[in-house]
Amino acid sequence: MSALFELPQTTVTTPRTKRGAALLEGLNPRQRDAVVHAGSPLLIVAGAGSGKTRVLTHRIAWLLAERDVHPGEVMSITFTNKAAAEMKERVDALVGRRGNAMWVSTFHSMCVRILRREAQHLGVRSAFSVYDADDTRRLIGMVTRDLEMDPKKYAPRAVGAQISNLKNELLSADDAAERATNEYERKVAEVYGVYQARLRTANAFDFDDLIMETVSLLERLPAVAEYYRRRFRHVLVDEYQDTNHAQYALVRALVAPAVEGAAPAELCVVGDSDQSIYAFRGANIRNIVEFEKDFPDARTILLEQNYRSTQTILTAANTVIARNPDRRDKRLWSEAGDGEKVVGYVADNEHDEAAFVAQEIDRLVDTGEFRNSDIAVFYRTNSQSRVFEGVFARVGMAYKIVGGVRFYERMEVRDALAYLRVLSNPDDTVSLRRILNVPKRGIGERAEEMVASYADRERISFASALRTAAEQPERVPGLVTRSQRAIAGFVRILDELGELVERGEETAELLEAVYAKTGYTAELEASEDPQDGSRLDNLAELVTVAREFAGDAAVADAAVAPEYDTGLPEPGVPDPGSLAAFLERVALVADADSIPDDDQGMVTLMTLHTAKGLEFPVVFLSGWEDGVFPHMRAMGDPAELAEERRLAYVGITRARQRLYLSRAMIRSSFGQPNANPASRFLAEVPDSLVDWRRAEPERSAPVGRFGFGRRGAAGSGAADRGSWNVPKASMAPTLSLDVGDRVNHDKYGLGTVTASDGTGARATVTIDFGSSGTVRLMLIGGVPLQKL
DNA sequence: CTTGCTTCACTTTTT
DNA sequence: GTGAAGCAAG
Repeated sequence: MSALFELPQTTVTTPRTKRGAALLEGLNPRQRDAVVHAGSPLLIVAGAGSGKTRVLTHRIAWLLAERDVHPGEVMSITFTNKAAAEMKERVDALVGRRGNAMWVSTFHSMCVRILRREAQHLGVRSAFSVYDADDTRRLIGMVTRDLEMDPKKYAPRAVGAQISNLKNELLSADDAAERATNEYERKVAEVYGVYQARLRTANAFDFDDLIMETVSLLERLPAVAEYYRRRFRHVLVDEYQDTNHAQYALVRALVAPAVEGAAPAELCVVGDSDQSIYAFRGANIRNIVEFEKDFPDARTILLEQNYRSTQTILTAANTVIARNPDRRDKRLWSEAGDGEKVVGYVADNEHDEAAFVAQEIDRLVDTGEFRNSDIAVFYRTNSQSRVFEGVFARVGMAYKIVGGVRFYERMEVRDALAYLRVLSNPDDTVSLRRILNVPKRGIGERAEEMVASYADRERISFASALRTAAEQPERVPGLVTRSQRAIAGFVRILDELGELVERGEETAELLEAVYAKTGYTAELEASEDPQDGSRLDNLAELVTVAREFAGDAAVADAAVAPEYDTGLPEPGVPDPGSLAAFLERVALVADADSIPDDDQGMVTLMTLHTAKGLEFPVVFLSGWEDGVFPHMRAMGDPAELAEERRLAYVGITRARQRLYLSRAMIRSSFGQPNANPASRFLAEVPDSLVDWRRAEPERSAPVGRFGFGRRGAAGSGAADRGSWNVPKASMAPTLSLDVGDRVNHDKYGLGTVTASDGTGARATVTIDFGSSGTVRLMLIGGVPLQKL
């Protein structure tokens, strides 16, 4: 089939240097074209696995080696820190430490950098906070409460999503008010206006502001824009299909001519419209589809040769994605040969599905062909990970979940970070009000309300109102003495911590001081709740993160090549290792950033979204059921259904050698078992490519206990939809424990069995987990417990 | 002001 | 099945 793809080679450039020649080696003709193309905007349509990162990094190296571009003139934009780090590392490998003068970063960190540099033009202090979805939700909640809006009708989350959409379209609150066609939209616009004002008083930006404000800055202040346009002569954007309107406008603003008539910067974007899976958060596929319209003299280069997967996997992917309407045809091909068939499996229920996956992984690893770390399990929604966790833990398989309840979203971690943020930016009202009474110190809702309304009346910040309440309580009406004392105590703690900041204490030290002075850890230590044990662990982990961050900063600092180190601090970049740098870092981390490169023998579990950009020798795609994948909420709308199909395409193309597709006939959601039909996407995979290890049973059979992953058991399952009031976890107890046994529990940690009673499905044991307390557990279902 | 109870909505996907 | 939120009682 490759004859179709032989195209005349266009630009032939002979490298001037040895280094340049080496950069082209091993690239196919199209990749070479993409590396050497000069003089006009370039769109690289890069199918999955077509070596786009390689092309991008080689292009950058080529610019430096062959076109005398200074690294400081290069800006390369990605969506995740992980992608940025990888890009940086690979460029460094090609060009050495010169790479340090380039801006290789995510959209968001790049904007933070510009905004900090230009803070004086924006009326904020450069130590501004960056609010994530949770902070945003809280602040909107405060606004809707103050505006006395019905919290049911105007749920902070929903209103926040609306405001986010408006910002992605670069619409202000006034624009929104003008366009509002109904009561709801008018109200949203009103909230938007107040919310925006509150953000600025808090010296804070939300995620969407970062982009929107940067665009507005570049549009409002020609002198500022000119600086960046003169400086960045090469702008490269990865995952261009995921850009939203604001990001698109930002790119356009960056590459516009510095002054009338000057040459614009050279733009190179890479993307694949078939991998656009973020429309739900504003990504606009038109940006890539209409690239040639936006940039009339643009050149487009298609990369269709895939270096990752077997032809079987690619054909499966091609056939599925071909069902999407209105797409430019693109067919991945590979020289890797057909490889193994795709394996299909129809499970009775989600437990059976997980058991099959576990058993299959075991088998693959046993043959010595694959290691755990070669294997990934993907699912549509985070909630589906639970059953895998349960089964994997029980069979003793090492796994690692990426995403889900993220470290930085845990309550205790957010509390600790809120303290740091208040110390760095005292106006940060959302953080301040978050920690006001955490840990409990007797500052209740009423006292908070009194201070807030006082601040409002006097037009001062919440922080100064709090101080007044502590020092001159008579000026704050409605404040009882007890509250005043509590507030005074809180203010004293903040002052003491502030002194440590003044002295330039390390972030890690600061965190420990926060734990100690606020009594946060003391409260957790005294607690009976076993969850609090893991909270303590997380707080300790945060200290470690801070310490490592400071260490990394010192290393990175030392690594700047002398000839590119101006010796001056780069404005907009907080001191490496400083509190501000740490806060910036943790504000902008993504799920994908925590993906282990090659974790010691662990199977990786994640959502399909998180999986984008990765590859694994073996991939299990689970939950192929209508309602799950495609997701229920996407099934009614053709555009959303097309996006789900792209998600399927992304999932399939992650696999190098082996691909598994599975579904469960019965899956419980919301605690209710549901019979789900096969995913419509499943029928779109050519049947000739699939080896059905277990298919749907022909006829219903009496419901019975279904053995744990017993092979060849097709037919004994429950298919009689409507009468399957099966006990949910139909698996026999897999663990028998005696008094004295040592165990490891995922949540509670190490423990000793102190008592056991009952047998079979009713067996329970009492386990002493030391500092995490004593817990009584049943040994059925998904107990994440291992016998040691 | 805190605690413990009940209810309820909840699941897309996330920088 | 779970976590947030809302309510009543101490």
